[in-house]
Amino acid sequence: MVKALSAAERPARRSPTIYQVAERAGVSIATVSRVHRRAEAVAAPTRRRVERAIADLSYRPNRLGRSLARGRHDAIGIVFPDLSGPYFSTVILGYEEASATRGRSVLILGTHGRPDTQRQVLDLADRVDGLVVMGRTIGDEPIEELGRRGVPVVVLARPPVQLADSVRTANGSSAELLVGHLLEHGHREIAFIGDPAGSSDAGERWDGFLAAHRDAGVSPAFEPMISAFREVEGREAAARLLAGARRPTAIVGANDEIALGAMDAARAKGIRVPEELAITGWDDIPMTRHVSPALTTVRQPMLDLGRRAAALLDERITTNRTEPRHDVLPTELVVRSSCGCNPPTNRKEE
Amino acid sequence: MVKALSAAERPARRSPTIYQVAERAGVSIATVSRVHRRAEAVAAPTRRRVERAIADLSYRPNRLGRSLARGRHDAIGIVFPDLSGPYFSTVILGYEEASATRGRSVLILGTHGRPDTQRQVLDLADRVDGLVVMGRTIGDEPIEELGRRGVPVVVLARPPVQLADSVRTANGSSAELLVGHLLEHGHREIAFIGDPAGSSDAGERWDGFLAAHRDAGVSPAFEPMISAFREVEGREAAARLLAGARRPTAIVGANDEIALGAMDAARAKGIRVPEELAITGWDDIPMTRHVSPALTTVRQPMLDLGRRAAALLDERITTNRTEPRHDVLPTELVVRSSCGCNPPTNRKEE
DNA sequence: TTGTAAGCGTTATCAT
DNA sequence: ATGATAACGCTTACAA
Repeated sequence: MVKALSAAERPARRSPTIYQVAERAGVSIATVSRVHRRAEAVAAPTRRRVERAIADLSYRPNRLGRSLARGRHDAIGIVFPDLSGPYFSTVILGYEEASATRGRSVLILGTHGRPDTQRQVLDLADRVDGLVVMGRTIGDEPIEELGRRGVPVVVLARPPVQLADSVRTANGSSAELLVGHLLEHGHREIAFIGDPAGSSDAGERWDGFLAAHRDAGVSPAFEPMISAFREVEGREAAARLLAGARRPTAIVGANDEIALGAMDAARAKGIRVPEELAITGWDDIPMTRHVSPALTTVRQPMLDLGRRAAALLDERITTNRTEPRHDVLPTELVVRSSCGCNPPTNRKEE
Repeated sequence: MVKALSAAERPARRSPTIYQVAERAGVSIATVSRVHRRAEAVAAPTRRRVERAIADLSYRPNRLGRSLARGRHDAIGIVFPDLSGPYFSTVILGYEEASATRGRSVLILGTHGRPDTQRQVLDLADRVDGLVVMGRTIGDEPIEELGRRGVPVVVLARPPVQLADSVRTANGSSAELLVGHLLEHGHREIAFIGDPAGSSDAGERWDGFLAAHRDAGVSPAFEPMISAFREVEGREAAARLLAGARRPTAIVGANDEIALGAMDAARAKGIRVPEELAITGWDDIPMTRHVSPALTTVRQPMLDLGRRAAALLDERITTNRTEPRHDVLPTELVVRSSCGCNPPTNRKEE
C-alpha cells in the first residue's frame, strides 16, 4: 500500500509530460506528438499503444509549451471601458460566443479609466493573437503601435485607425432618421444629451442630429448637454436642461440610459412624457420596453457587433489579409411611445 | 535566395528576443533577464547599457517563454452559463476588476448550454492558474478532477464541492425573510416561479420559501412553477399560473427577470399589481427601480461576489492554503411597491 | 513509419 | 557582478 499523504502535505501533482507518455508507450516524443495532434500517419498498433499511455496518465499537452513551439496563442482579447450596462456585456457576449466556436479563448480587459491602461493593453497584446479595442479606451498611437508590431487589431465603435479593421453601426444616418421623425411631428425645440467629444458614437449621433435639422431647415435650439452614457448623469443633465429658461419639447438621449435618466428628471418636475416632452434613446436595451411610456430608440445589433469583430479578427489571423476592412452594421429605428407616436397601451409590446 | 518582399507579403515582424538585446548591449542573456525583471544586483553602468538596448529595440519579453520557465500563467478564468442579463455581467465585472488590480489577466468562457462544455472547461484550466465556475455550468466530477490536478477552483452560486472554495449569498434566510414579509401581510396563496432543481440559487430560495411557511404554520399553496431565469419564461409560467383555477395573491419570482415577466403577464390579464397580486423578485437589477410599481426584491452584492471569488482564488494561488473556504455574503431585503407595501409615488426612489 | 535533435524565449542555478 | 547553461514542454524538419 502506498503511504497516504495528508491533504496538507500533498503537493500539487505535476501533470505528465510528453516524455513520460513516450516512455510508457515505448516510442519517441515525436510519435506521441503526432498521435495527440491526430496528424500524419502513425501505424495503427503504435497509435493504440500511445493512446493507451495517454489515457493511462491522463496526459494533456502543456499549452505553454505548445504555444511557444507553434508561435500562436489561440486566444484573442477584448478591451472595453466598463462592463456596466447591457451594451458592453452584450457585445462581449457575442464576441465570446463567436470565438469559442472557433476554438479561441477570450481574454477581457476593462480599463475603468485606470491610469496605467496603455501598459495593460500592450501587456494583453502579448498574450493573444489579436484583439478588439472598444471605444475610447486608449488613444490612437498605441493602437497603431500594435498594428506595426503585427498584432491584428479591430476597433469597435470608434473611428477607423491606421492598420486596424473596424466595426461600427450607422450612427449618423440613424440619428438623422430619428431626429427627422421628431421634426416631422412638429418639434422645433429639441435638445441632445450626450458627449459628442467624448465618444465617437455620441459624436456621430450629434452630427446626425445636426444634419436632420439642416435638412429640415430648422436651426438647432440647444447646444449638447454634456453627459456620460449613464443614467445618473443623464438625469442630472436633463434636470439642468429642464430648469433652464428655454424648455425643450423633445430630448434626444445619446443612449437609453441617458434617456431613462431624463424620463426620471421629467417625472420629478411633474412634466408629462410624451405629452409635454418627448424623449428618445439609443441601443434598445431590454429596459426600454418596461418603462412607461415605452422608449422610442434606435436598435443596435449588439451581439452582431461582437460577432463581426470576432469574424474580422479571425480572418486577419487565419489568412494574410493586410488591407484593413471597415464594416458598418445597420441599425433600426424603433418607434414606441415616448416620442408621442403610439399612445401607450395597457399591454406591453413584445 | 533573399528577395524583397512587398508590404503585402511581408510577414508580421518578429519581436526581438532576449538574445538580440544581449548582443546589442554586449552582455549575456542572463543579465538582460536580471535587468528587465528589476531583480538582483546589476552594476549601474551595465544596467544602463541594457536598458538602452531594451529601449532601442523596444524589447518586451515573450509571455509564453516567460510563463513556461516560471510555471505560472498570471491569468485566471471564469466559467459562466451565459452573459445575458445584468447578474452575470456584473459578477464578472467585479471579478475582472479585482484581478486586473492584482496583475492577472482574465479568461472568460460562456458555456451557452453547448455539448462540449466539459472539454472546454478543462481546456481553459490549462491556460490559467485557477478559475471560477459559476452555477451549474458543469457537473461536480470535472470540478473535483480539477481539484485533484492541483488547479485552484472557486465555485460561485453553487453548493460547495470537494477541494474547491465557494462563494455564495444567503439565499435561504433571505427568502425566509421575504416570504415571511408576504405572509405577515396576510398573503396565504403565494406561488413560487423558478426552477429549484435547475439551480442551487433557485433551490435554496425555494427552501427558504418553504421554511417561512413552516414558521408561520401555513401550508404552501402551490408547487413551484418551473421557469429558467429569463423574462420570457417567467411571463409564460406566470400566465399558466394565472390561468389556473386557484389564483395566487402573491408571486415570488426566483429572480428579477422572472418577476418582470410575471408583471407583464398580470398586466396582460388586467390584474392590478400590487392590489390584486403582489410580485417580488431577486437580485435588485437596475430595472427594478424603473418599472411601475417598483419591484420589491432581495439585493445581492453582485460586484462583491466577483471580487470575493477573485480574492479567494488569489489566496489559493499565492499562499499554499489547502483547506477549502466557504464564504457566504449577506443580502438585503429591498421593500418597494410591488409587494403592496409602499404606495407608488410619482417620484422614483433613488 | 519512426526517431533524433534543433528550435521556441524565457528563468534560474551554478560557476567564475 | 556576470556568464554558461540546463531546464520548461512542446512542434517539426530532417534522417533513418
